Amino acid sequence: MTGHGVSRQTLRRLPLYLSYLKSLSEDAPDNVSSTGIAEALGLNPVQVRKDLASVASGGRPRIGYITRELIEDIEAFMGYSVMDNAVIVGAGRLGKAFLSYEGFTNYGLNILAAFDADERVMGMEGEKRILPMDQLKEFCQRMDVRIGIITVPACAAQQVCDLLVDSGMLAIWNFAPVRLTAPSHILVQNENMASSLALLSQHLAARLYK
Amino acid sequence: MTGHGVSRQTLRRLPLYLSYLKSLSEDAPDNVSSTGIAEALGLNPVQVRKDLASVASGGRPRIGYITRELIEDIEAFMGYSVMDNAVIVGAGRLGKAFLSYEGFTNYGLNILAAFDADERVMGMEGEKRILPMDQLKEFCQRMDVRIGIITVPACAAQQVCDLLVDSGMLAIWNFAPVRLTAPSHILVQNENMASSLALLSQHLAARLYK
DNA sequence: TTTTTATCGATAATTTAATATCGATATTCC
DNA sequence: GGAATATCGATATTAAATTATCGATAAAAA
Repeated sequence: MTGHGVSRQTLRRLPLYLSYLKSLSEDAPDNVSSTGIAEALGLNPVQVRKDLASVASGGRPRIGYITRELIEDIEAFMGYSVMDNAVIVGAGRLGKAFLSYEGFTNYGLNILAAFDADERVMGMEGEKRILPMDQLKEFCQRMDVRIGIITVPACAAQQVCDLLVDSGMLAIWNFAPVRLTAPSHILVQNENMASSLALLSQHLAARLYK
Repeated sequence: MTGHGVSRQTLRRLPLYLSYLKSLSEDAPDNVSSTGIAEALGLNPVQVRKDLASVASGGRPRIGYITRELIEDIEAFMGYSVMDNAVIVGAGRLGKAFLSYEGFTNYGLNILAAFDADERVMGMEGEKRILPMDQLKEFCQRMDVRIGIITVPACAAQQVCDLLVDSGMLAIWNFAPVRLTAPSHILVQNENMASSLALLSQHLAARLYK
């Protein structure tokens, strides 16, 4: 369980529900059942009900949930109404891709700028600026940034992490393929591409060579 | 458990062990203990031993594991010696970033080319080519591609998925924020950025507003 | 040589997550 | 109005994953 009486796994599924609910067209019926959601997302209906019970105001027998209310409840719970400011460190390809990707704002993430050690990449990327590292701390404090996104090579990641912590971050989203260490009150979320790849290639090996 | 007597979670941790083991410097002792690994990666030592027991040839009391042998065992198990060919569909920012990212080859993934529906993006990205969609199927069959990476917008993802399945893919790595449906023998691995973000923002909300 | 210690591997206990079952209820159909 | 049905929510069960315990053992120390 996390602090809110919602399990980690449930929390991971909430965005799935949200995106499914939002994808329902305007002229769909304005209610939706746990069975329907489960079927669309490949989940177990009981699991869906349990997840929803912990964040939404409740469904009704024979009717299910009112789609609009359900969306509002999930969004309210996840705090998508509040925008969290974030910065990217590492303006390589991945960093730049994130910097100009609009989609994060749908999830309450407002990426303000990127920082990099390499002078040559300074400037604009789309609407947003790429700044030198020595401005990071002051920028984050001035703009009240609490989320740092790390897209530097593995060898530089821990150093960047330390700097981000020192600059006041409370959560760090790490795309470098290393495990970072940080004080316990900081959440370090490792986006583990290699782990996913392991599952993929294992599946492939099982398919092809057995 | 997966087909190989190794749990899904274990499989996800193996790349972590591998990258840690490889990060040990040349002049480090040539053995390593489960305790040491666990400490470095923030895991439980029993868990580490259990994971390793299922893929490696075994450690010795008081000594631990021989680092070099352990690396070999894990790599052998994960099949990193074999390169799997892959293509990207969607040559937007994320797609291009992947296309020119060298790091995937370390994990046995060989990205050959990208495909896109937009004529204007055709051409080269670094060493690799961006080709029109109508060449996808023929290319995949000719080059024996078995992994498809989807980096198109959500609305196009299912259509692309169907096309990839039809082109002979056995595993699909999906970065679009939708749940894809595919025949049961195809592995669809959803890289769920929104899920990770949910954890981040939840942590932040808990920190800031409680 | 004997004792101590770090370590593994096996088994047991615990925790967490997923699924099944079932009674209650609101709507629809007869 | 009464029966049938789809649905929820609660509770119970099962499964999976993690963590704890403990005996065995090989190296190091005494």
